[in-house]
Amino acid sequence: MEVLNGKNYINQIAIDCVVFGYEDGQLKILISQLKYKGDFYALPNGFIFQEENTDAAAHRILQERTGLKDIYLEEFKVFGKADRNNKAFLDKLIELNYADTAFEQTHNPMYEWLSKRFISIGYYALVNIKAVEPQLTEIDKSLEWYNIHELPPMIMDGNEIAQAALKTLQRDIDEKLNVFNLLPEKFTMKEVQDIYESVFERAFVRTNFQKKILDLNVLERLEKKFTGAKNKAPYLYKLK
Amino acid sequence: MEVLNGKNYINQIAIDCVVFGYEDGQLKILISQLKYKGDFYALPNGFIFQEENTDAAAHRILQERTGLKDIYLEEFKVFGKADRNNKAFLDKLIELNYADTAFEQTHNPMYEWLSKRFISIGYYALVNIKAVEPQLTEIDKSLEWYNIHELPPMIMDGNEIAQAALKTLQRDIDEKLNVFNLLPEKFTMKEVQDIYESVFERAFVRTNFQKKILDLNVLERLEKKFTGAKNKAPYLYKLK
DNA sequence: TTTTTATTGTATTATTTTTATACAATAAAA
DNA sequence: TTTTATTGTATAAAAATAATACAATAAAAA
Repeated sequence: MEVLNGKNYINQIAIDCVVFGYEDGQLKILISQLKYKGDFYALPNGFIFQEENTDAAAHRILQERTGLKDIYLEEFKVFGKADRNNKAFLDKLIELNYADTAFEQTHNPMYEWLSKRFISIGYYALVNIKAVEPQLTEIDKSLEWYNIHELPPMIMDGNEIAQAALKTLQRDIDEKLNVFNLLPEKFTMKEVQDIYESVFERAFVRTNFQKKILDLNVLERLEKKFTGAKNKAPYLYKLK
Repeated sequence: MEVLNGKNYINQIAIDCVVFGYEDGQLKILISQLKYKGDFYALPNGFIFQEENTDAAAHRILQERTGLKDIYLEEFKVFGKADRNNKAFLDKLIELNYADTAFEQTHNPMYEWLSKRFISIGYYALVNIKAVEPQLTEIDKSLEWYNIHELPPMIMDGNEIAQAALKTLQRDIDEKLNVFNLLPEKFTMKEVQDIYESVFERAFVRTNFQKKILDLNVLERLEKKFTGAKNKAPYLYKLK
């Protein structure tokens, strides 16, 4: 039984999470920058305990990073290429950070564990960005939100995973009605539309979009939201 | 590195395949009955070699069982419950088949390997049933087609996997236009409709169904098919 | 106080898609 | 030649989607 930091994980399986949030009219995802020299960016990821459901592992990984317990999660795709491993990333990290310390790769159990071929299970999450308090792990320099259409180059196949998640969200959004997980309890119709426009990278006709969403019959209309703007105040809505 | 029959597989990961075929107006899937006492039924499954893409592993597993090289395959869901293992099945098999031979479970490497917690990657395949020549492995009594709506109880979560595959096919069929993989090169419109009706478990209005499929503009009309029935002969079609 | 500006909410019309219905064509047996 | 069961296509009805019009309104400016 292989071990990482004394934990009893399943070997060669990882979980990668694409956490979507919405802020300032933009759809964003959560990405960490590692604290090592070399500008390494990565999706929130982790491994699965021997006695843990894969879904539970994804929830645990995200709770550690976001502080949130009840996150909306969907498993969406397996990334299983034979050459999918951390070797290139680890070697570059070592070269840039431990060049002078004669880092022992060959018999380092951590290096051996991490550099194996990994199959990753991709999950996407939809969160209320305001409720998230990004938590740095011991290897993070930062954990921040990046516009889905302006992502930094990530280690491994992180960018490919993010794109696949977005594609899945496009497929799911109308069927699963899961947009509302990206919003606070009360929200305006414009906010819903902004998210749709980011997800599909196209504009929707406002009047028809409003009709479509209201005709779903899942929203309850609340009070108006006065922002101080010199125009008609929009209504707030919440999920029924 | 754990080993099964001398092969270098990744531990604790399996692939389960739901192979759809169409025959006699019915949608069917391929299921093996194991040659041991106890009526054990199972989906075609297997493991992933260390240096093999997961998709390639699924193709290999299915080529061994069907003889087909270029199978239409889609990865659709991960089955990852923590209690997902073969123990109950293996113990029952041993009880029914090796009760008198004092089977050594504790130090049997095969038993140890197989009885661990397994995460399975579910794939569904669409095949031309006529092109398949089911191949028995050394543990199969039979490998046969079962109507998707009349499946025998399978070991592990085989039935759950089959149902999830059907649900995915319902979601995919119009978007991916993959029905035609279930048919021979030339087919009639009624055959396409039969498949749709099995997949969705409901009837479609013949005239509108025909229009919908033809309007996809992916079919080429060929000669008529004379079956000897005393009615108008339908046209054959093939994919453009 | 009135006007102006930038929205928002709703209604209406136009268009497209989907569904229902009608009916002629036809292969082979009666 | 008639009958039967099915097929192919056309058309009408209904529903869903998209385009357009317009009144309502919050707050600043005149």
